[in-house]
Amino acid sequence: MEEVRVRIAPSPSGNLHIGTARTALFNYLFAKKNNGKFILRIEDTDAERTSQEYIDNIFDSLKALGLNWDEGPDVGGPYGPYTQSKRFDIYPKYIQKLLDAGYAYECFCTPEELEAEKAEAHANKKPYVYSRKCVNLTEEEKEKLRAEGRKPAIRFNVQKAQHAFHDSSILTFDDIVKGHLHMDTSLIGDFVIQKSNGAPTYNFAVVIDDMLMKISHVIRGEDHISNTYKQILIYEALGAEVPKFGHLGMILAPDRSKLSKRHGATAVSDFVKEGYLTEALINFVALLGWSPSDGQEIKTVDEIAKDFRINEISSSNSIFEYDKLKWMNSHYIKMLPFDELKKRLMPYLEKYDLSELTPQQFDKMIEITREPLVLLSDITDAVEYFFGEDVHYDKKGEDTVNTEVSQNVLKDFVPKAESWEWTDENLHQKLEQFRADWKEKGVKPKVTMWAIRAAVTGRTCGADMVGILDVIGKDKTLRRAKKAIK
RNA sequence: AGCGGUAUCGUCUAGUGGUUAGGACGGCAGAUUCUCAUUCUGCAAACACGGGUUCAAUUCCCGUUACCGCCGCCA
Repeated sequence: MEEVRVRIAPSPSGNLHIGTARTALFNYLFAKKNNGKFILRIEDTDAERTSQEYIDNIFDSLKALGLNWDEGPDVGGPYGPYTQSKRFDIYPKYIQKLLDAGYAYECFCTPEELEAEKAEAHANKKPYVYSRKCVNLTEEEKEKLRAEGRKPAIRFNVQKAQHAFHDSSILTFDDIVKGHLHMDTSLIGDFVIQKSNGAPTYNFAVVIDDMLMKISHVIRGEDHISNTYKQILIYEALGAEVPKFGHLGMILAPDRSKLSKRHGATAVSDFVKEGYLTEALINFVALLGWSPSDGQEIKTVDEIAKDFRINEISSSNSIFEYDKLKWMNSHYIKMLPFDELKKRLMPYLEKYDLSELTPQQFDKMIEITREPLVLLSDITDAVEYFFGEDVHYDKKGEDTVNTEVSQNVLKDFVPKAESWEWTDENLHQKLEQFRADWKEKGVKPKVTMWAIRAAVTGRTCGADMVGILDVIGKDKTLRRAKKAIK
């Protein structure tokens, strides 16, 4: 069997989209599973929309997700260059080949003429297909048009190619995820393969690049199905081997529309900024269409690769459920080794003066606050009360600290606490005793603790109370408690 | 409009010509805890509809509906 070579070919007109990441993942998995090569190619034929910033973002995001490529713009490879704009001198030769064989022709139609055709089709409620006005232009006519200053685009002669290689106008192929697919090519207009400015169009450049890079399987979103028929015809007209195709369902937002910023993050880098772990992101996105044979959903990319069978991917669209991603993220945060967690939390702690705490206190703070984290960024709010002298009350905290019972508890707490030895173990004991004492007076343990918690942290909920007191320290605890007493 | 694709709990999905249709997230309830959360236990929740084929259909076929996609000198 020939070598498996797959590619991801993002267009750098934006940051790496989570949907592109999933397509990249499935390509990567397929390559891994089959000992093949995973290739990155940047499709930047549209210079207007391309920027280096986006290219860097694509590189960084893919790397962060662990989707390392074997060949690409930065690492090179035997079939470079891997950036489309650097391949512009390659395409004309193949355009000429098609022209010579009669599978392509020059089209002098102006944008206005084309626009008129489209408008007419639209008015008649007919699907728009190019009129083929320019197929049979004579040399004289072409010369005349050229003399007028018109620059021709090159169109592909769909019907000529179809009939040269197939018995009817129906073109079929076996999609490795969707199965047998077919299309009546008489409904496909002669499409442009080279723009009048000389640049190749997407459908053409993709074929040439995939052909030259010896891509064996093209795995991409199902929005490309209609392009596939066009591309197959180009391969055939060029006498090239047609790769296998596989089309994945799309990722939809919860309202079934296209996933866009208004639903939340869409770029991998935005998810990361919001505090998602790339491990969770890639695991989550794998579960959109793929399911583990052992029912164990939490898996690394390598583990998934072992269990991956492309033909078992669900071919339907799937909705991007942020809730499940969040659950998975919290799961991955829980599994993170302590030092790694600390490292990843640092960016979200920048607003605080970390020198207020000793390294021991800092570690303890993280230990007692890590449990409820859903996003790494949740740490910012979770540790707020460890810093600064004064307490910042939230609504419930303020209400709680001002109740009569709280005030009484605090008036009892301050003098007692002053004599406490401020160690973790002792605090645990003392607080337990303190709760018990108040329970005898008819105050529920949680009410007792609420008073202290509210006075010291400004809130009614948060981390383990013993730990909080330990980290905040005796002096600050007492100062805050005293201040809370009216 | 045309063409193509898809259809199992709200969501991601497993699965089968005869199953109590399974799991996960979310939801609800309970237990634990100094609070929130975590954790644990339990509960509710699905085969889109209509025709066939068959002893039997969620499963196979056809149609309908719904949804998604495509119809660019964008990629």
